[in-house]
Amino acid sequence: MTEPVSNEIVEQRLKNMEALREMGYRPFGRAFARSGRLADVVAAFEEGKPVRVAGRLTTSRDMGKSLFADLRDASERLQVYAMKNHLGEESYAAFKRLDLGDHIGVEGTLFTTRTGEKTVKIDRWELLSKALLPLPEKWHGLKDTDQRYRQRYLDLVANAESRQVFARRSAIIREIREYLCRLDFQEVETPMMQPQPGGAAARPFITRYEALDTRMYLRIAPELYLKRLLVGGYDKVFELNRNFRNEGLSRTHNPEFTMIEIYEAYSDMRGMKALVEAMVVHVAEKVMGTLKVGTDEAPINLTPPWREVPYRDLVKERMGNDWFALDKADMGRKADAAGVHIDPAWGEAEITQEVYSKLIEKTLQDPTFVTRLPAELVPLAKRCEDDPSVVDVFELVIGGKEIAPGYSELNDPIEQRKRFEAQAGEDAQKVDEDFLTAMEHGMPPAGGMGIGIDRLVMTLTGCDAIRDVILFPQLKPREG
RNA sequence: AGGCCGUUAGCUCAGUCGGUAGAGCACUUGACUUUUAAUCAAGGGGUCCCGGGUUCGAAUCCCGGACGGCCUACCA
Repeated sequence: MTEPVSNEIVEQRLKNMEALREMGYRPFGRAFARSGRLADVVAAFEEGKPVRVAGRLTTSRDMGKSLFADLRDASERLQVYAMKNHLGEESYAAFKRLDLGDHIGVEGTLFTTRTGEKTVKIDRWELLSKALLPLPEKWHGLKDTDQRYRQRYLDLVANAESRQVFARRSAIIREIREYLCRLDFQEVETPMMQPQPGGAAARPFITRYEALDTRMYLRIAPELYLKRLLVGGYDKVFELNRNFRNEGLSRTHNPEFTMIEIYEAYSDMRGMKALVEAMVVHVAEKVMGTLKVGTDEAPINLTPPWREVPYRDLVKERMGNDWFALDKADMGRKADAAGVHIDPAWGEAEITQEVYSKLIEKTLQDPTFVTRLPAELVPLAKRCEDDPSVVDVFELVIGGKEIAPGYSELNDPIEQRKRFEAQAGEDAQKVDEDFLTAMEHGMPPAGGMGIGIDRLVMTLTGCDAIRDVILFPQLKPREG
């Protein structure tokens, strides 16, 4: 036991365990058949009905010859009542040796107390698991953020809000799956270990496959494999799973994060736009019961239709109509005056991008589709027919955060090669020949989209840190 | 990587001007047969994050370090 818990408390619990053992109780019991979860038992309440329930002891109110205690399981809290005359001397004495945090199984009958609380009067009980360490304090909960993440089980025991966030995360993911499956999308799994990472520009994690004596990468995106499936005849496909990016930690970044990518053949960016809007609205209504989400300080209204605005119009809105007529030096001066730090080596596109991400993106609170992004930022999308300097994509921003990019996917292998090469520069390794070969066999035109699930969960549940929506977020390892 | 803030009992937190280390919950003992943060009485529990310095005297002031949080930077 490495926990810094005082000896007094642990020794007392060990003593209680031994006392119970001597009274014939197994400290770590076996399966216990329940009538149902506590919530089911409460829902089907009938005065005098016999029930079998199990849970963790969370509080007790001892009144000498009888005591009330609360049991808790994943579903609910339920009060149990132990009476000396009813249980018998020995069983009652043993019950008093229980510690908060112990799991017990109870056989008893349902009744209602004077104050109207549904309660199980204990006929018999058994010890299912002894807790040797104490749980966090019962009504302030556990606040130490580091401990909440490192010992998430304590956070989950102590903090109902935390349990609710993860229940909602699960529900959000389930609703997304069901929504897409109803539309005949097929879920697939593609490699997480890839000989060549692609589909995004990010530093990958590197690992080694000993059997083949070869270097492998944890995927930064599934995109290039899903597009191979489009070549292979899939027309509605999605993958919902983890990506890995070898980057820093922040309020909105975890090195492994959950992403859904969705592709639909013969569709385009507009099809994806309609899909994501309808799907997010559906999920919010199902899981949150409302389209007004976010926090009190930063409310978000998801009511459709969502705003759509070209990237350049947003920039002009903020920086003036003449922005794109300015030369590099004037742009730099104007950006600097607006408080955006500019690297002198940057061109117009980079300055504009910096202005967008520093000044504009965070102001887009309600859902906004930012469209017609500069082509050099997006190597995997089709160009707009009326203006080849921009691509036919959207960037969905909600609550000031990028939630989902959507593309009219590039399906021209010759242009794809050029765009890869332009992006790769000297680093020829970045060109995925195997993917280009697939595309040369003919990839249908398609709409594609990725949604950052963690960020979507943050947006819907009103959490402002990605760590609050990931059960075991990445942390700096502790020294032993 | 830089700036700011924090670290005191198992948990949540006070601690004044530098003068014997505190509360609630949890724990122990006792009273109590319908309680609800049960109540009442008594008790045990401390490397005040670590190391150094100033001082008659440091949880408190100074220096260095560790750990954490927030912001900035990095980040498709």
